[in-house]
Amino acid sequence: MESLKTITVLFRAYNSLEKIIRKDISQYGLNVNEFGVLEALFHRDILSVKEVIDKVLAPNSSISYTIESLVRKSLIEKVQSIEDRRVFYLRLSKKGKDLMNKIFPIHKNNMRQILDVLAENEELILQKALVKIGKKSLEGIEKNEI
Amino acid sequence: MESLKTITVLFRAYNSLEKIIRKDISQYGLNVNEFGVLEALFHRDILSVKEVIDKVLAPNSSISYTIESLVRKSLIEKVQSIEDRRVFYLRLSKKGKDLMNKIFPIHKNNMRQILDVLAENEELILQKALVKIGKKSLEGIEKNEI
DNA sequence: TGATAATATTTCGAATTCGAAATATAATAT
DNA sequence: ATATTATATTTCGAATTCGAAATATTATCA
Repeated sequence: MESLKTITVLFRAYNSLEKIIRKDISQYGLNVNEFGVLEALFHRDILSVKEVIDKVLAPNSSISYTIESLVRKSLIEKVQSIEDRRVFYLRLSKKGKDLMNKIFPIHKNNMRQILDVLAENEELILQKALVKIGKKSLEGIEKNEI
Repeated sequence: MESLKTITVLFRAYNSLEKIIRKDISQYGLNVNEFGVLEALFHRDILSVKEVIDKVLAPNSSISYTIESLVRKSLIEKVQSIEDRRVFYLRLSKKGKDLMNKIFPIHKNNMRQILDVLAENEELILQKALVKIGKKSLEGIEKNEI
């Protein structure tokens, strides 16, 4: 392959999905990063700030801001680790859990409706390919950090 | 399929790619939207503001700002259409062309290096799948606009 | 024709995002 | 044990981004 069409269509797909999600969740006063953090916690229960950053892949300063905002809204709770006091753990509050229990199924439905334009094996291949690209890019980022 | 893993990996792939591109081009004082606009013009020669917006899929207010910035840097030229004076046409300036001739091959190389983790037919399937998802999402956006 | 609707683009203020530097704490090495 | 390095997180100011409303112009329709 020679062209960058893949990059182009990836960016377009991302941007249009992001637009939909943004719209979906703005009704609940959330932005995309906030939703991303909530979603990560919804699935994993407890995560450190760093783990969240690694999941969402946004800069730490941005996530720091997002977390602060979620704490202000009482959607998550933040507790300093006792073993390693550099670390702060995050989890959904009751309010956050309730919100996600309400929002997530709708969100999931919206997303699945879009993803269902793909045949099952097509979606599987897509996943694998995206994982490969994600990994390879991360390698690149880490190499340059040195 | 039932889960949203596809969305997750798509977002991760996007974010890590975006990080690399951001780093790549920040050396030239460009941000991702600016590069996106330049790239669109690099390939299509002349585009109206609206056409650029439709390509990049960012909100018009953001692109308006980006365009202003590129004009200030003398990387693009902006001319009002004579037939329809609502329309403004954009094209690369000499300086913009020179810059892109210098940057783009490097960028392309970096991106291709990542994409080459994929087998050719894998990449083709990926492209097709992403196009489908992009289209389906756009439909959703347009429907809700009504 | 004149009013109204549609389209292209910009302006606005507020919110978010960025990278770099700062802080806090822990791990390692001397 | 102290200095140094590594890791986790926050702070900071500047730049970007957002959506909504405003502006400019054209198309449509009564």
